[in-house]
Amino acid sequence: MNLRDLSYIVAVADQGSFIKAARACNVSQPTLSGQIKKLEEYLGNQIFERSTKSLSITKFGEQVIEKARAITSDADQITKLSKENSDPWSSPLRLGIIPTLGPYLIPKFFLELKHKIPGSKVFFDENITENLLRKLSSGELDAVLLATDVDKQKFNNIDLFEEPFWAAFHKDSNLRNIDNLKSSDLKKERMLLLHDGHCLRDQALRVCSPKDIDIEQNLDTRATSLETLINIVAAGEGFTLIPALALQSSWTTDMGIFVSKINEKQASRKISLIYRKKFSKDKLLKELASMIVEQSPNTVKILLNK
Amino acid sequence: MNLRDLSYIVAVADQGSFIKAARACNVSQPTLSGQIKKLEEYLGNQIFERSTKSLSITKFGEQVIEKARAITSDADQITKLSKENSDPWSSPLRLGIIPTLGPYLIPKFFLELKHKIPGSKVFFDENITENLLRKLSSGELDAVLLATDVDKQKFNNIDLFEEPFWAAFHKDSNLRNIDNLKSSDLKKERMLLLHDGHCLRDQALRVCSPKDIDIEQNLDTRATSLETLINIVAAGEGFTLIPALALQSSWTTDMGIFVSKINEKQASRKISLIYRKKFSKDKLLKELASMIVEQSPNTVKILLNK
DNA sequence: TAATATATATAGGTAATACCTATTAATATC
DNA sequence: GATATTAATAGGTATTACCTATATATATTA
Repeated sequence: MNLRDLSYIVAVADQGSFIKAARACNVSQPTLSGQIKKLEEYLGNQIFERSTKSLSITKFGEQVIEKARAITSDADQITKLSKENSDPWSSPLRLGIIPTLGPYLIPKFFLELKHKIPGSKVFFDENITENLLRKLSSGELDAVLLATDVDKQKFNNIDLFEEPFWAAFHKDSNLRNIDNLKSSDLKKERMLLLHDGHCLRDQALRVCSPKDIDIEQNLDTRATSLETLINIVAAGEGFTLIPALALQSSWTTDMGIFVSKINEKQASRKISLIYRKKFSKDKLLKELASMIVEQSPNTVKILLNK
Repeated sequence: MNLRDLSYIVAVADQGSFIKAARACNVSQPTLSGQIKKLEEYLGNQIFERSTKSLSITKFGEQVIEKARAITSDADQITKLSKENSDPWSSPLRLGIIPTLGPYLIPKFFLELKHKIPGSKVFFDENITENLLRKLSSGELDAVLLATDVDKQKFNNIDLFEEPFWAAFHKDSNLRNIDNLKSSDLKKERMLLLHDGHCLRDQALRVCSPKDIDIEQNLDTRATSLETLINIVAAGEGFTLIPALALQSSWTTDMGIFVSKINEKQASRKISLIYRKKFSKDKLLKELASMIVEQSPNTVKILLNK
């Protein structure tokens, strides 16, 4: 059986004639007759009763043609789907992003994307790195924005920018008196951390030399979001590291919190766009990447300009 | 596009691997890979993202595979239909029959048919000759039982039997006194006829030499059925011709009607089974024909035994 | 009755292609 | 480092869908 042959019998049913059907199918009449004959032999039953005078459809033929119509219609829809999909934005881009980045980065490029590419749609998935990479591998996501290096044999990555860490502490903290804050200055203070799984937790520990800190003492204050961490800091308990994009001026004006950039090269994290090596819409991702960099504040536009 | 290729991508989606899908489709892996690649090129979009390590389905691929499943399923159903249809009785035989024959002939073979061929089904259409032939030509009916000769170039026919005509008249009629009734004896009497279109009307007129009868005088008594004709005869008004199979003994016992066979060769009609020359289930009709003859009373089994 | 027109079937040749085996390439596992 | 697994590539072959030309059968017209 064959899609072409099925379209032939549908054409004969529609046109009521082999010759007219052949014209409609852009083939010669002998070709159409031959193929239909072959199909009938394959199926072991007549579809049409034909003579030079008249043409009629057998009961069996009616049933077959009904199915053939469904099949050719579905096949047409596949063709239609492929045409629609030739626009890379025809289906939404499924973009994963870590929770310590999403709320602050998305607003910076989302409106501009909508404006520059009116048909664009993005579905965001805010999740921790491990989950995002799993979904990326399985094809559930098209790309992810991470602050973690990944296996370059498995994934492609576009590095976007380097995001510095700032220390956030209460106005009454000892840290307020230190100019040109260094990570070593933080070792004496109690650091507030996010839950396991958040990459920011690991990054913060790396900056502040885990050996010098009693991680266990922080067990009771593992937070689920930067907002929570800041609220604890505002209550006068310890300090925390905040990535640059998350900083809010209202913290100082309304909450009695002071922030200070840590002037060390390693006190930052690299934000990258990660996707599967064989992802077919990689061109689209490159456009998205430059748009994100373009729309990001100068404070983080380090990496791409180097 | 191609049914085979669509079954290939469904197999890959089901098996999660090109090699396993190739095995499931009974083709080599290069063949399957090549065909899918060609399909993707034809559609202009990737269906799968593949590497030696992993295999995933694109969003576009998911949509295509959904349609491909519908298509392959419908194609399987066509195959199933053709298997079912290899039994010629899988769909009912659509049999037309004239109203002056149907009520009397059908009961004679219907039960025997059901008994000999348990799966057999017949849809009857009781209608006048003209309508039956139209429906036969269009394919709406598979075969018709007629008492009229048809164009042998257009249709095949199996002659079944010769059905004699009997005269039916009131017990007080002059005809009662005539032994060995002849058609010439009837010419003086008023003949009751069916409506136009009923072949029995024309046959009766032919037997009784239309020239000698004032047809117009019968205009007000055109009946729609033999039952009606008999009821008028019972009321003492004229006579009518009745085909042998329609005769009921109760007419004499309960209704005061006498019947008498007209002993002339031309006072009969030939009953034939008619079907389109290219009708595919002609073998089935030949079986049906011999069964009808077998189950018919000896009084009409003239033609086939000669 | 012959001539013309129309519809389907048949015959024979050709170009396209689906298929195979053998091999390569890349990655994972032992 | 050797072996196994998976997909892609290369090249050759047998199949087949297609064409044109022609035959056959019927209907219409001169």
